[in-house]
Amino acid sequence: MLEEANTERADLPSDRRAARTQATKDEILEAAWELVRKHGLAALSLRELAARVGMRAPSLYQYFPSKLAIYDAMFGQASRAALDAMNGDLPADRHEAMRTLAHRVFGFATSDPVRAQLLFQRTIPDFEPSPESYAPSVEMSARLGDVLAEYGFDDPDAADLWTALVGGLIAQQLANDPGGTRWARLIDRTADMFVDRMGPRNRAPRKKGK
Amino acid sequence: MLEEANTERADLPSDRRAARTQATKDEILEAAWELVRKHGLAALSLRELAARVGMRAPSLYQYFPSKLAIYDAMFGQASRAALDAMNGDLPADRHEAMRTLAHRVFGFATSDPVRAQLLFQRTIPDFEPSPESYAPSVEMSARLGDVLAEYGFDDPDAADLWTALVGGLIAQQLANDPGGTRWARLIDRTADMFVDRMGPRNRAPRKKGK
DNA sequence: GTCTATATGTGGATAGAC
DNA sequence: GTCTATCCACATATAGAC
Repeated sequence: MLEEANTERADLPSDRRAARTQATKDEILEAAWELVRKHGLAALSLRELAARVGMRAPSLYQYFPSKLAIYDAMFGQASRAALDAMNGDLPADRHEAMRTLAHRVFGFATSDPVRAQLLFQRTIPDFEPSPESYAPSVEMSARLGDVLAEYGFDDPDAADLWTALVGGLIAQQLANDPGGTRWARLIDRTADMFVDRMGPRNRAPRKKGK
Repeated sequence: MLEEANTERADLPSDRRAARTQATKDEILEAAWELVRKHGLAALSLRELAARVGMRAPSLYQYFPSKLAIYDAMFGQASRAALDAMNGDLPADRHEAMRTLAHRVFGFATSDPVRAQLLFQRTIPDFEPSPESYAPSVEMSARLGDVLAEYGFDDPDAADLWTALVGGLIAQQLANDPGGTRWARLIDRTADMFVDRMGPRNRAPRKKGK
C-alpha cells in the first residue's frame, strides 16, 4: 500500500512534466499566431510551425492531436481575450455606455484581423470550435444581454441589432480600410443611433405613413 | 480573361473554337460553383473539379492558367450578379426605397453564402480579384452613391454607414442563423433607422448632453 | 517520454507523348 | 486538346531511436 501514486503531492515529476508540456503548447500557439498573421489564417503549415519552435512536423502531434486542434486552441485563446476585452465598468449614461462598449469590441477586433477572422468567420474547412473553446463566446452573449437589460433596452431584438451594427462596422473596416479609421469614425454615431432607436423612451418609432 | 476580341471576321474556325472554349470554361465554372457550395469555398479540388466535367486535372490548365484564375473568374461572375441584383427601379418614398434596396442586397447575399463569402470576405490565401473581375463591384459603389444622392442623403459618410449596416445584417444572418430569418426581420427597422438619422431633415441629431 | 525517420494519400502544377 | 507520368509541398499516421 505504500506505492507512490503518481497523482499526489506537488513537485512530483509528473506535475513538472505537465507544466513543461503546457509551456511548450503555449509556445507552439504563440508561433502559430505569428505565422497566421504573416501568411493568413488558412495558410498555416505544420512544417513551418514546427520549424519555428525547433521541431519537425510530426513532433507537434505530441502536443496537439491534429491541425484542427491547434486552430481550436487558438480559438479558445481568442475567445477568452474577447471576453476580457469586453469586460470593465461602463459609464452610467446610456449613450456613453454603448459608445464605450462599441469602441471596446471594435478595438479588439481590428487590432488583430486574423484573430477576428478566426472568431467571427467560419472560413476554415471542417473546423468547428469545441464547446470548451466556444464557452467564452457564449458568456459574451450573456454579458451583452445583461448590459442591455441594465440600461433599459428591453426590446428582444436589441442584442441582435447591436451585434449586426458593431459587427458591420468591424467587417467593413477590416475589409476595405485595414489599419485606417474610415469606419472607426462612425462608431459613436452608430451607437447613438442604436440608443435613440432602441432606448426605453423611444421604442420603435417608425416612419410616419403606413 | 476576355480574349474574345480576336478582331477577325465572324464564322472563322478560330471564332468557333473560341466559342467552344468559352462554353467549356462556363461549364467548368458551373461545376466549380456546385463543388464549393458542397464542400466549402476553400476546399475546391482541381481533381474533383476536372472529374465533374469529364476531364483529368491537367486538362483544366488549357482553360485556366491556375486555380486562383478559376476563383477570379468565379469572382467576376458573382460581382456581375451582385450588380444586377442591385439594379431596378426604386419607390419614390425615401423609407420605402432604402428598405427595398436593403432587401435586394440582403436577399442576394444570403441566397448563396459561398458566393457572398467569395465576394465580401478575403478568405482564400493569395487570392486578389483582378481589376476586370472587380469592376462591377466598383460600379456598385458608384451606384449606391447615386441612389443616396438622389434621395437627398448628402452626408459624405452615408454610403459607408449604409454598407456597414446592411453588411452587418448579412454577416450575422449567414454566420449565426443560415437559412433563417433572425436578422432578415430587422432589415426594415434598420433601413428606417438609417433614413431617420441620415435623411435631409434629420441630419446628425446627437445626444442632448455634451 | 520525446523526438526523428519514414510512409501514405492528396493537393497544385508542369512536361511531354499521342 | 487531352492524356500519362511526374514533381514538390502538404497533413497525417506509425514505428522506432535515444
